[in-house]
Amino acid sequence: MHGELLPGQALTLRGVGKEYEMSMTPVREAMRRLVAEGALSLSSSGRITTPELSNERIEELAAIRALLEPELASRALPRAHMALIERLEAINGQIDQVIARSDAVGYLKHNLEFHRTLYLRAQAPAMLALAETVWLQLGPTMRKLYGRLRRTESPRNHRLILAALKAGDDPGLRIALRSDVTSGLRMLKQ
Amino acid sequence: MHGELLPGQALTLRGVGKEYEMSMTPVREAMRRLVAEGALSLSSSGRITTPELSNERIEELAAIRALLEPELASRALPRAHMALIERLEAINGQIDQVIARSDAVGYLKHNLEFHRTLYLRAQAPAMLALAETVWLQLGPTMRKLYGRLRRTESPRNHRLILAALKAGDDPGLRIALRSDVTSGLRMLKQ
DNA sequence: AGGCTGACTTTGTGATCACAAATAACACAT
DNA sequence: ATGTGTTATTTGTGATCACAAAGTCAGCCT
Repeated sequence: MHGELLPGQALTLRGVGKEYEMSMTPVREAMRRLVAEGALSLSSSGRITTPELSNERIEELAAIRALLEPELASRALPRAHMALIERLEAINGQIDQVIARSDAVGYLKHNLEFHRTLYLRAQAPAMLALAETVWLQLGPTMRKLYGRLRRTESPRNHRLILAALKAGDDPGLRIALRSDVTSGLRMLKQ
Repeated sequence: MHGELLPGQALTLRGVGKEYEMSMTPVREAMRRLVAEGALSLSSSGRITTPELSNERIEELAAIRALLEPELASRALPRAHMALIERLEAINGQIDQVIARSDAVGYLKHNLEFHRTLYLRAQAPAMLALAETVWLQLGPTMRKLYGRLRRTESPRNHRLILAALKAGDDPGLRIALRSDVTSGLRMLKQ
């Protein structure tokens, strides 16, 4: 999810087991789970790698984000008090820092933390779980694309989100989210 | 997904293994996967049961269906030729039959087949996978609620869907889907 | 009759093993 | 140097086992 792995990277049961000092069995269960969620892909011969997404698939996942996340934000809006907005602003500050040192993993981590912090207020755990499934699928690809994204854009969208939250502006919030979610992924087409 | 199991039903690794004539290991992997998808729930002590959904959770899952499925139908619309519509009408006929003999599992099975057949045309596998995840979570609960739903309603919504498909009416299609998806689940509130 | 304590059973967990398939490495011939 | 056939290694799969925790049930006491 945080882009620690690049697309197409191979993982082995024994290798991951050794890394985390456990036997193959729990690793297998975890990997099966991640494969089921689309976070890892299973080749026809059973080998496990991080997914290499086609452009169509990336666009589809972006469309799903554009469907789910404005809804989550909209449901969080009535419960978003000042304390939450301040937390989001703090996270945004951290995003500025990781951008300054062009830390891809840090960027993805804090960016998702921003979104998750907001969506947790929506009181919609199933919907949030679906969104996280999508993030998981996009992780390696976003890491690969990180170099390509213009880094000044994202904080601007986040500021629009915060402004809409403060104003209680539901339509504006939905638009800001759709834009934030879509803008990053639109880069790849070029 | 088809409501063969009722909510709260316990499943054991050894039991399912014996039923399908395999050892615990592959059963464990399958169950882990289903737990990850929300289709089964894992108690704090590790026991596995079908989920017993709260009313809030049911409403949330219905809201997700109402978000995803109109989108899937809308994407399928431009590719929905007469052959597809005839297949959907045939499935609808089967639904009438299972309703006549009040066969809950058959109803759920054919109803989902109707939806899946339409959505397959959307060429959006990730979105369809999310929808199926939601169906999986709702399966046992829908079975339990089956007795409560009025059975004449669903075919009517399906006919509205077919009419919108024939007319190429995208807004009408989306509304028909939202209504079909929501109407069944609204019963429980009473 | 109801609640509690004890023993017994069931259950999931993590580890290890044998096996077969697939991949990688290597040597050889052209 | 490149393609090819063979060997060696890696890898996932399914099975089985020991163990600890949780659940179940019987019997007893109040």
